Amino acid sequence: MFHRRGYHATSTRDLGEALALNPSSIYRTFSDKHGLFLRALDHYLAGESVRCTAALEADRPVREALRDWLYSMVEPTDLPGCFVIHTATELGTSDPETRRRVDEAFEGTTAAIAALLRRGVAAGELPADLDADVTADLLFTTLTGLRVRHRAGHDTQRLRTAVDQVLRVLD
Amino acid sequence: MFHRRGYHATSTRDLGEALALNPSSIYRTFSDKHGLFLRALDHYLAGESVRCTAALEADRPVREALRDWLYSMVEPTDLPGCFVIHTATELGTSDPETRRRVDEAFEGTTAAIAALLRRGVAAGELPADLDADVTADLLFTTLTGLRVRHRAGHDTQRLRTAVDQVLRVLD
DNA sequence: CTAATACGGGAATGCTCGCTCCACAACCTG
DNA sequence: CAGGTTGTGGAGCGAGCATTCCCGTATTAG
Repeated sequence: MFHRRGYHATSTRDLGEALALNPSSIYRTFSDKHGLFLRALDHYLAGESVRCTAALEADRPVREALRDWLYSMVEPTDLPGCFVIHTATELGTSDPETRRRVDEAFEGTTAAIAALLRRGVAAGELPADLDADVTADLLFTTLTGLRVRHRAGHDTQRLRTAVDQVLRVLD
Repeated sequence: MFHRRGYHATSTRDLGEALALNPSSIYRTFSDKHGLFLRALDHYLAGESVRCTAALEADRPVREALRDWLYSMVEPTDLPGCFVIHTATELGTSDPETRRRVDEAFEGTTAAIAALLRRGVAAGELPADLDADVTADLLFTTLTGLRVRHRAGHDTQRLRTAVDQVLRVLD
């Protein structure tokens, strides 16, 4: 619910109904709304991290792995966009606990892409003079844009085309 | 305030204080909170549209115009990020009146970039086989990511590097 | 079996929300 | 100056917010 509607638009009553839990139980278990939000964010991050690792560390051609992973990010779904990005834009840099998680997630994803690119360079699949860090930073930036557009309801086919285009920087 | 804190986190009382206006005056003038929000969004869109037109239709080399415009998007400011993007992520596709404006803004920006690219191709500054629409779509996607990262407090120098990188697709 | 502990449910806390009512003042129009 | 219109200010409306209290019950430990 935090992912779909955002932090401020989600009330503790909504959460209670969805979890089939009474307010008192929620507060006993998660201390408060903010605590529950951080737990939800951590849960999301754990899942994304697993997906990301599985996709980018698989033993297959680097270009393919990257393309399919990016494609999977713009697949139609009933929960479009990225919870971390929504959090970053809604809460900005105001809440330190949230900010730490957002920063870590962004850094982690960029680092994972960079590692994949380095593997591609080492394997001779990518140009030897490719700057893995700078390129990863660009790919991450574009991915962020893709997920915002995904959230905004943009057509999957068009987003896939943007993926194809950005991957041309690997040539 | 809507830009900085988001729709739900901004109360009519906050708005009243900032505008030095009483609740009753606000409601008489803007009908309700949602109406005021739409007015604020329209005001922002008008300003951005002017900036965008000035930057992209100026009579100078296409690459330069594009680069400087993108650089200007990641300049340090006390109001980082893009109001439209924050709105798109916070309100998603749920509110039709908001959605229409967001869609128009996204389409308009993409079209402006495409027009600039076409000018570059026509002037021989860009490769003749460059697909203006597809490339504009990518540049817009990356710009969206840049502005999210700007909001998230990322370093301007790093964002500029991402700009430089993505502009390589013009070669 | 009993005592202690943990936990869920219902009701209610104080507060802030979006929003409205109404009386009054400022302002044009004649 | 009189009369109608327009906008302002203060007080307050019901509703919903995050949060807490308290009590009954299930669970566990000795």
